[in-house]
Amino acid sequence: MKIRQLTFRLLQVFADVVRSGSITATANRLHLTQPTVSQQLKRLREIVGEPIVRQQEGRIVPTEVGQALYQLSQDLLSRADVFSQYLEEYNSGGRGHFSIGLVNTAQYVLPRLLGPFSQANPQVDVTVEVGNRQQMLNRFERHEDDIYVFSHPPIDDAVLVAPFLSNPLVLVGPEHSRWADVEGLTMDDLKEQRFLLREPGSATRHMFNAWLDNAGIELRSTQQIASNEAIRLAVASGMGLAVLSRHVIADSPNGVQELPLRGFPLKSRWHFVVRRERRLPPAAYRFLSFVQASLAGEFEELEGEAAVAELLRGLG
Amino acid sequence: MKIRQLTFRLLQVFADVVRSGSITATANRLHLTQPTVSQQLKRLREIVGEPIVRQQEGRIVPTEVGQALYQLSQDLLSRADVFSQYLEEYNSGGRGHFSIGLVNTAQYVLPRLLGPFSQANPQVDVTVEVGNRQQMLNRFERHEDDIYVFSHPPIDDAVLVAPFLSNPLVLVGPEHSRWADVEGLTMDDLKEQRFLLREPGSATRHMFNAWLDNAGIELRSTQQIASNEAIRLAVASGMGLAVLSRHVIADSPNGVQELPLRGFPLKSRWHFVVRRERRLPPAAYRFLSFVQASLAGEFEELEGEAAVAELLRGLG
DNA sequence: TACAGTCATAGATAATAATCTATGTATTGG
DNA sequence: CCAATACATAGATTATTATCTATGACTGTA
Repeated sequence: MKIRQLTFRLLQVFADVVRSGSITATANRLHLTQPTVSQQLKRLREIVGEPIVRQQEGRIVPTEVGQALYQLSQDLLSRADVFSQYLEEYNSGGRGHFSIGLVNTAQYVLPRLLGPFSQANPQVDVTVEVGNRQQMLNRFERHEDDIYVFSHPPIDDAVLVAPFLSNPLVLVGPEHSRWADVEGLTMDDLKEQRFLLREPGSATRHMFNAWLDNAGIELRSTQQIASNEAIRLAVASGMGLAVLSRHVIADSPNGVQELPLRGFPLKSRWHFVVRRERRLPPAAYRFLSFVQASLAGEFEELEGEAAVAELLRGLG
Repeated sequence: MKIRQLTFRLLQVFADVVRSGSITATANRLHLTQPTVSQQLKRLREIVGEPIVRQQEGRIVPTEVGQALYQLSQDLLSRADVFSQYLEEYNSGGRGHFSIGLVNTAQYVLPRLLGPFSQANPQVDVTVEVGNRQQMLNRFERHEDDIYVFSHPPIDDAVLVAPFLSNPLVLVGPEHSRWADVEGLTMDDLKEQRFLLREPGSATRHMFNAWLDNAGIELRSTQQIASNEAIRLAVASGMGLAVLSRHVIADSPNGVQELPLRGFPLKSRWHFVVRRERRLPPAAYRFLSFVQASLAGEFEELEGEAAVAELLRGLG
């Protein structure tokens, strides 16, 4: 069998002839002329190297080889069809895979979006990468993920950015802290306290530092701790105070509480970051649409919703 | 997906690229130039409507859609390959189907050929049609079977005939018949007996009649019975004598025996009959070859072997 | 036997595909 | 940054395919 010249079109035509038992009928159904169909059959016969149909009592019936070929055709065509359906699902974003890279702190928020999305789209397989800001920047440089979430997005022309969710940074102290009910608490009151901080690259630390600089304050005592969770525990055990995303303590505020420092919370936002030139997998696109709807709905983040809408428009 | 333009060639090329991870390598392996392979991939991408490969660290890797397409390709190609193997088997005659039409009496002989053939070719499926001469002639006219076995073949130019096995017609009487040991028994001695005969169309009857005419003998008493088996039983129960193929009584001579009538056995032969224009299924061809070998071997019918060889040559 | 259907073949044409050479463009490894 | 390697694109040519119209051959029925 000369498989190189075999086309699905020929198999389609052949299968239809077998089904209808008539060349003319098939020609009409496929909007072809009768000789065209005859020709196709002839060509298929040449490819197979054997007669595949014969005439019997006015009908076209497959030969023994033709029957085997018919089964093959049905099989192949239906498999191709399954693939076609897969393609459609893939293109709708209802199926497939994408990966999203999160800066550490974002892992406290994103599950609230990813969870419902995964529920609604069980065929979509999401890879979540988590790391500190520097690690995420590296992944970003290497184009390793489809979507990134940064608090302070990298500056890059080839990138679309959408600030989608507010990320208020708050001062956190131990539960029943003596400052908990102080009205008009200022940084001056806390200068002597030890502050527990994330590593220098961290956006949270950067914002806090900028605020301190701006206010002309220098901290007396600081300690660097690499994870938000570790900081929360340290604060709870009275090792010091910290500035953290409110999301970090919102989930399970065991042992810590937000302190009402004047000028706080510091305003910041989470940003979706996608590369302009990268053709986003449809599933990722669908996720962003899903987020957009959620922001308009339960999150009541209308600015965020508009920003995501804008980003999607930029990709469309 | 534009399935109409999809060819197996494209899938082959694509699959090879995925395997090798390199367009150039595939080009070399398939004896094409690099741009040709690039073009094929491009065309396939257009057919699918999605990117199917991308470059990553110098290698060509399939996209998500490409992976699904690769699986599809492997699947489809291997199925086509299975069909290809089937075709080869079919063409060798080692697989497939044919039908053979037997005149009643022949069913006593043919199993001795068909049995071993089926054992040796379990994938070949044989349909055996049995009927009296007239019924077989009708099937023959309607081209309903691939091979026929007649004692007296129909005269037809469009036909190849091979007398392959002798079919001696013998006089049969009841066991312990009073004529069993008569030396030089002649028809004159039997004129008064009742003869049990097959229907007028039957070749056996025809031969016997011709012999009687030739000898100028007229039978006093005859009775027509439609089956050889019924005749045998009737003879055994003393209802009369009969002329039958020796094969009919060879298998299980219960109650009857051959009588040594002078001039007997009448010589006749079984003939294979095939239509010249009919392309014989390879399995049928293989059967005839098998018969040829058997005749040369255990049957020791050298003339028959030569006749079958001649017939096969006529078909080749 | 004539007619109506059905299929095959011939001949023509336009579209598509396969394939090459030459050249441009990235990428990767020194 | 250079050189080597690999891929993409352009342009051209040839082969193949898809398709039509016109016509011939066959088959079964009125």
